[in-house]
Amino acid sequence: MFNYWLIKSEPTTYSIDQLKRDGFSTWEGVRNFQARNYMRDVMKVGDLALFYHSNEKPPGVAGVCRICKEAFPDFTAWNPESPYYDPRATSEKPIWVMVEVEFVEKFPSLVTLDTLKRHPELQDLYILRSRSRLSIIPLEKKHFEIIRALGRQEARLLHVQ
DNA sequence: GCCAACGTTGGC
DNA sequence: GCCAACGTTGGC
Repeated sequence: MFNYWLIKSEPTTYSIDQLKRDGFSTWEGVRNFQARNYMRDVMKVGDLALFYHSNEKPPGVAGVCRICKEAFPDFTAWNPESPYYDPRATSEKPIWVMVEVEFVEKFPSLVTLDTLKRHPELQDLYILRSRSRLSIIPLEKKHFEIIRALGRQEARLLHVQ
């Protein structure tokens, strides 16, 4: 039984296009306990995740990736040179974890936050709450599939709606 | 263990 | 660039 996720990244930091080029990538730098716990305790190899571009105009879901390696220590936390440095973390007590994701698909058109907000079946989602800050968000399968179906539509069809 | 202050996220 | 929301910290 797989889980479904939405994971956020600022495309200036790491985008779906970079993941497509790279094929797979570590997902480091998560510095929120709830998000860490989801990665550490729940995420499994094979889980699918929507790749959300935050802090972009417009923000939205850009594609899909798959978890290909389960949680392991986020070593960027104990590197003073890293923007994700956390002086409390050590190799003995890593505090933070990361996973690895692999590229699955890029949608022909971004599913914008605005589109999600307008969709009648997506009204209760955490990501639609104003300034929801969690960067790793569990989704129900049906919500994942609705959003993926929106993403797979041609851009021109979305504009007609 | 409460809660004010602070820092960050992220839509606008 | 603004600023509301909210997770986290730290004084008490």
